[in-house]
Amino acid sequence: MNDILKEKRLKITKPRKAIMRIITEAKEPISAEDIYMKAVQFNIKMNLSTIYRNLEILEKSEVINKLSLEGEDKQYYDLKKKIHCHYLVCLSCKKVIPLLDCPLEDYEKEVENKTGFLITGHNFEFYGYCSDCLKKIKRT
Amino acid sequence: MNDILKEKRLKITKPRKAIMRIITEAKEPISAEDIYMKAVQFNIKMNLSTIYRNLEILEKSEVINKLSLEGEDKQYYDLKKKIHCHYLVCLSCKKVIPLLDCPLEDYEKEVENKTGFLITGHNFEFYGYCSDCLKKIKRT
DNA sequence: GTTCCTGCAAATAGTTTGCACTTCG
DNA sequence: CGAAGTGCAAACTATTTGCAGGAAC
Repeated sequence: MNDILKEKRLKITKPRKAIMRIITEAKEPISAEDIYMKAVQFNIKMNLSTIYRNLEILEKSEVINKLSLEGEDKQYYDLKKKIHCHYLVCLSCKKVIPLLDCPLEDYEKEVENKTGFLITGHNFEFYGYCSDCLKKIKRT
Repeated sequence: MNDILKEKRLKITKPRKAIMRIITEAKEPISAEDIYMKAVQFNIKMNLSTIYRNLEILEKSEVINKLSLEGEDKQYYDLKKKIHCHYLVCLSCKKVIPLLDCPLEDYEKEVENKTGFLITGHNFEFYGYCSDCLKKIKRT
């Protein structure tokens, strides 16, 4: 973890280390607020502006991704992984389930060729209702 | 236009008609603020809260879509069209170019079968740099 | 004449910024 | 020591809400 920060020439500070750890350990994309609350659980109290500033730095350093999830006004963040994947978002319980593959790679090249646009990335997720919530809905 | 509102049993008011017209005529997804400013151009001055309330109603009535575009904190809206499509978003000039097809339909069914998730929709766009901006960048 | 809709003002959520102080390397 | 990072308070942007008056049907 510290290695990543060193590599990017970022100072290793307590808040920054905590933010890195929390994002790394998160199983799903999380918000600035989520990070704040997780940090409090670890008895680390840092200012929200510190979190936002670090998220911006980490995004610019290409350590994390900033995501806009459907139906949410706030921004979410996750570790930029070696494994590129997408998510299923449950509109009811807000659970986020990762999918293992990405169906867009060939299509991306095709679109680049057709349009002359340089595609640097994509944003994609499915939304709907997870099987647990479907069961609950049927019951009522 | 009024037909859609009647069909959804929504009262036909001046602000609502203007909002419908502006979204219908827009070539790309637009924000609440965009609607406000377009309305001023038509000499119709309405309150932003009226716009937000109507956008919410129109979304719930399935007349329009609410979109989270990459790199934007605010929400965008477009008409729910017969023709489902996606967009190329230019990170430099913010231009939004529609693509004509959607590569996700088969994949969606596959994921539903595999996961038991009920997928009600998806969110997808490519981002990068349009050919005009690429030219400008190369020059400098 | 109700019901739905609107404007206005105030509140809220998420995020950003200026500044003085602190910490890392 | 100097650059980079932090906390705090205040500002800012996007959006929501309560309420009282007004328009549509």
